[in-house]
Amino acid sequence: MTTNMSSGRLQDFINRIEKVEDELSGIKNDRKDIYLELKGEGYDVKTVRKIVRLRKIDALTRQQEEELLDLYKAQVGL
Amino acid sequence: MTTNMSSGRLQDFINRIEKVEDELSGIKNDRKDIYLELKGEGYDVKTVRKIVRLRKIDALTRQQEEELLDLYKAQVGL
Amino acid sequence: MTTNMSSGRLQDFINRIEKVEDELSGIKNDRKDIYLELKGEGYDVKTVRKIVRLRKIDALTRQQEEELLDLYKAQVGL
Amino acid sequence: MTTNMSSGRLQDFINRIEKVEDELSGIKNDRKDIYLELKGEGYDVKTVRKIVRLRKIDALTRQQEEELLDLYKAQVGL
DNA sequence: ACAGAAATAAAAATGC
DNA sequence: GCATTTTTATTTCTGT
Repeated sequence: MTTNMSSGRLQDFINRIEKVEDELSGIKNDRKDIYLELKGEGYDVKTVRKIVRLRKIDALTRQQEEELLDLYKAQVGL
Repeated sequence: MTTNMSSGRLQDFINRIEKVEDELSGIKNDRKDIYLELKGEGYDVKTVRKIVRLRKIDALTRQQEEELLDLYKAQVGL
Repeated sequence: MTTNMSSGRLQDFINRIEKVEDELSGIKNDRKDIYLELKGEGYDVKTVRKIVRLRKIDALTRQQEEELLDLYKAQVGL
Repeated sequence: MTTNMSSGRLQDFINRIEKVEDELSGIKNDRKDIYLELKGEGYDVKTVRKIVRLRKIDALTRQQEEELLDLYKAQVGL
């Protein structure tokens, strides 16, 4: 008898998901380590977090501005 | 016998929540109407939505900048 | 020549949208406060949320039943 | 004169953080793609998410049991 | 350790 | 119905 193909397929998907989730937690640990390291050098973690957040918002702003520009261009037939 | 005070209390809370949720859907309808209205005057809804979003992000940026400044000030003892 | 009416018009729309969005966040804060308040009296927030949701579904069901009734009534000439 | 070392140091930390955050979003996209793929094959995303979560809890439980076993073993000199 | 705040993940709702 | 946005739930982090 052959194995049930459907369930093997699902199993595959779950394996792949769990693999990427392992990678995710590894990288999250890396980030945590960086914060610990800079804290160890006397930097204020809360402040650095806020700087990172602010830079992220700035990037988002730029992206949204570009999208708006694209909309305008589309409206004038460019 | 008096009524169960606890359950009456919970009932009160739920009434208050449902009241504000009614207000919420009313205001969401108002917003929807405004978009319909401007669409009726030939404006592109998608574009206007993006402008509103962009302005919101800008406001957020300013707020985050102020918070960062506050952190800096606190760090130099202001 | 007068100022460009279109852009003033758009500005008006955006002002109105932002006004209703401010109202939205105000009312959301009210709701949040109610949840904080009932939490402070020992109620479980998550559970109360579920109750509110269930009651909403019930209300919806009742409304649908009434609409169906109206439909049938119309079909039999009531 | 050389550049201010402190600020360069902070800049380094921020660069490293942003680098790992980029990696994070890349991998999150990978995960999203897997869910899209399994959805495309007819699986229910929400249910698969639940399974993944359950397996995570199971793994945690097993790990805790092993740790407890190790503790007992140490206590009896194994 | 625990309360409150912030980040992330998941679910639900909305618009096209 | 599909995809994007919004809301809710869970998890993580930080300061007391």
